Amino acid sequence: MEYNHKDIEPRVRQAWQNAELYKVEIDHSKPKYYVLDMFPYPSGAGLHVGHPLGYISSDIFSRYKRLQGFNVLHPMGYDAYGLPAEQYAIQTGQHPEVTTRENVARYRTQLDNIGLSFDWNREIRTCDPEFYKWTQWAFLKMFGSYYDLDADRAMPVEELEKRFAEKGTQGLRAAAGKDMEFTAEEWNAMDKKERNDVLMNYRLAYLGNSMVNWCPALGTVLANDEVSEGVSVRGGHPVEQKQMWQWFLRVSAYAERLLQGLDRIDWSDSIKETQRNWIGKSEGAEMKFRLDGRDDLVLDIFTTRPDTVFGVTFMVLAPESKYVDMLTTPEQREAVNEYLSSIKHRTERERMIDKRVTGVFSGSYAINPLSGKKVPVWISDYVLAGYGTGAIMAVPAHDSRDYAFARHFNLPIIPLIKDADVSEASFDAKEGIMINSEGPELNLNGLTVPQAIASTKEFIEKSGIGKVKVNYRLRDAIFSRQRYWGEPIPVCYVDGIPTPYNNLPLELPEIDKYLPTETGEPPLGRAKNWCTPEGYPLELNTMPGFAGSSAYYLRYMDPRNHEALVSPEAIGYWRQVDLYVGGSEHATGHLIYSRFWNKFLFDYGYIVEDEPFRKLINQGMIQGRTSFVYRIKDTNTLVSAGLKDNYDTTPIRVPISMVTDDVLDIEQLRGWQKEFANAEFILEDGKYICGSAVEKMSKSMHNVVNPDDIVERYGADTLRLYEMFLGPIEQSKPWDTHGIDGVNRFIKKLWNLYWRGEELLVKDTEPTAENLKSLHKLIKKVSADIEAFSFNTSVAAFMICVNELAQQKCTSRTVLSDLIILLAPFAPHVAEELWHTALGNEGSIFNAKWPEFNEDYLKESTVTMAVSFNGKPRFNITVAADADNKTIEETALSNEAAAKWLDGKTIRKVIVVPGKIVNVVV
RNA sequence: GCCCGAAUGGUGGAAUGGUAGACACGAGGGACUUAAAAUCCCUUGGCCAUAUCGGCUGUAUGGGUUCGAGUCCCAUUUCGGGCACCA
Repeated sequence: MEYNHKDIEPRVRQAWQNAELYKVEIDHSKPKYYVLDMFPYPSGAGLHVGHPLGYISSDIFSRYKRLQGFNVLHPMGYDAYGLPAEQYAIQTGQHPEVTTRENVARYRTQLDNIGLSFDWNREIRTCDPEFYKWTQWAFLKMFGSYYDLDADRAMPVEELEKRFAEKGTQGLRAAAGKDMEFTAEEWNAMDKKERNDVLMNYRLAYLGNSMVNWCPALGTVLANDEVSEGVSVRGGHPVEQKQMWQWFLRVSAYAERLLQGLDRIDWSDSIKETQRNWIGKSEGAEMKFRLDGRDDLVLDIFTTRPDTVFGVTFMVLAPESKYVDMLTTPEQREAVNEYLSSIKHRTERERMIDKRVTGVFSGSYAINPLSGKKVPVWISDYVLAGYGTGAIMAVPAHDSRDYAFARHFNLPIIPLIKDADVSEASFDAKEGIMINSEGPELNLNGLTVPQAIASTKEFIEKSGIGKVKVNYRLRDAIFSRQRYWGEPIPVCYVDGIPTPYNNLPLELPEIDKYLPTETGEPPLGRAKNWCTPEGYPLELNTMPGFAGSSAYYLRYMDPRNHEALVSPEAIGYWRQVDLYVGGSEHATGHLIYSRFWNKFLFDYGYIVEDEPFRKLINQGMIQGRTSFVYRIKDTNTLVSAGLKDNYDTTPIRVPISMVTDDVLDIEQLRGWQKEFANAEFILEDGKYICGSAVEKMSKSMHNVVNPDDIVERYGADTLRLYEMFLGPIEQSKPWDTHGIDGVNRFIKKLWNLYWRGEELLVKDTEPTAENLKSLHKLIKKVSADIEAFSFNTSVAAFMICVNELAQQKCTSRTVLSDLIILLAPFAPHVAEELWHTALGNEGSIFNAKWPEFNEDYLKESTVTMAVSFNGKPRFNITVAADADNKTIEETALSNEAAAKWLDGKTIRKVIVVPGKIVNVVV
């Protein structure tokens, strides 16, 4: 029998399917293990060779855990809501569900072709009402909750209402949009509408009117993680800031817990760091500045450098600050208005690119609470309204932004740190000895910066000037999208008051066109009878993409449950995801939202773990190798890469399928696009050589390699092994089909250990010591490598072992049986085939047991060690494997070469690593 | 600007502080063959060499710790990623 993947692979997969091999149920007799891939958005382009990288590695891990006796949950599904299907619907009128269904079918075929061990009985789709019922359910739970900072958890809003009725806001510490103070009497006197407004300030899912990222091209608002450098992450359309009523999730309430939780999970440092940056905790103080001649007002500011108060030479308000209007004096009114309108036209993007210093004096003065000095209050857009209090104290000597502002407007600069040179730039470092910092009640001179920070904090708390305060950069997530293809938000409006719609699922209605209404309302405004049975209008916005992916990992545990998101039994057994594999691009989106969502459900005891994903592996991207042809400008002549420098050329990307080893298939190119049909070619050595570059793999770059083609030519096992062999999982690397032959050759060599033509080579012979050594080296290496997610080195270890066993002409059934079990997670089809045909076993190889490692087979009685000296010849000495410092000395001297070299010298020190290397100091 | 991470042959990449370059690709040479494909064997960091013994050098750069450093420490350069008028 020859190795023939086309015969083996479909047959083996069919057998798995018939046996329902990957179906998994709760089984208390076995330990559980939950391996999850980030589920894909089924795009029209299908999978390219980069996508399966993560799927293959998680599949290897799942199969390995299974062989080790774990009950492995390894599910898959589809993140089915998304913009491309909707854009396609707008263009063609085809319902996004139809497109989605087609794409899902294509994905399924492609995934199956790779031989992944998913339990498809548990498949979920976010657009399925049975699934999004629970997305909506969680949203309503959040709507009905507030965050109690004393209990440090989410609590029902009813508790809050009770509390307000009894004692108002007194003693309440809760996450809120703005600080509120009222008494029980005031609360009880409020009408329904007023109470609703108050509660909105506390709800974890709330309707808020604030600055949002509005993308006119997409016709919707976007969350912060969906915007990068002023343009949308999807499509790259400009995004502007707009004041709008939108649904939000109060993610900020969980900022501290999201930060603390990072210390308890096994994620890469880089992704934890990214999340820490995104959460952006800063510890400082809030301080009150009185205003000159105005007893009715104080200015609240936030600073992380309370030690620098004596260096404050001016104050700055954000243009959107509520103080702007109050502090503008009549004389300055005109100048301020002019300034405000001038910056209104600058978009966030423009402000980011062009960081010129602008600002205007308000006319008012504030009083420095520590020095008693009078300082002017300015207005400038370098201060952000949304962070801290929207007002700052400016210390130009020790803050670069304040420094630039002071220089530009010629404001004084007072250095506060000894020997700090502030003639050219500010001194921002938090180090040095304080000077110029003496006031009537507090003297910081002579202290170090950290000491000064601590003393100032203590002083302002004691004197009531301010209080210690922690700020987070993490913003609440905008939760509504003016789009059709998403989960309806289950809220209706009763007399204008947002009210839960509890009859879930609230199904997405049919509409005639997938566009906003003529009056500019979201597409759901086109739905007929979009209201409750009582006639109350339903919300027109839908949920964002991250809604469905925030808790999907819980649903896999119990996907067909109609009564609950997940049953107590299922959550009690599966608990959390043990291993999560996916791209690092979700660091500030999905991976934050999921953690938030999970913590929220945890607060109510619906689930049992505070963190959703115990271990996270971020697979790198596989880039494409793009090929270029070079057209001489203004002609239809293409010049080969080696000669292009002689001409003025434009590079053009051509499909990678027309290029072999950088040589272009000219006839294919002629047939590709009309413009090339009659092109002239300038060749070198009779060939057209293409240029190349490494770029993201995508359709538009014409560099996509389809896994189906690789499977067709080499088989799924070769594809799997090769993708793993390319390099470390977490690293990005370019795809290069060249090396794949090596892996394919390995499988054939492996096959030839079992079969020579029709002759079966496996015999019931006793394994030799050599055989066992080769095998157990492999067991040790592969087991350790899989645990460390180091698959490229395990594939190398297989290659070495198979070469050794081939050389040894190993025929031992026990060795060859263990070998194929070890390989099974990596190359499941060929392993399963040999398990049956060559080894004659019944039942799947995946019901076998992972071979146990035995150290004894690797032990040596003697070991040869290299002795080397600076510049002197090396020689080998052979000693007992367990030699220590004492025995080695004698051995060395009894060794002829060593004795010769050591002639006349004495050994001062001998360093031995048992079984390894020795170094002798003379 | 701040915070992470990385830098090893022609290429992808191996190396618990212990013989750097595993394994694979590519390249060169050879065997088999009428020929080709396939397969197999040898060589393959650089320099020197009496080219079969062997020597020197070498992991971005400069220092340091150590008997011993690709690995640990300090500084520098370059690249990748994150955050960014966040006070």
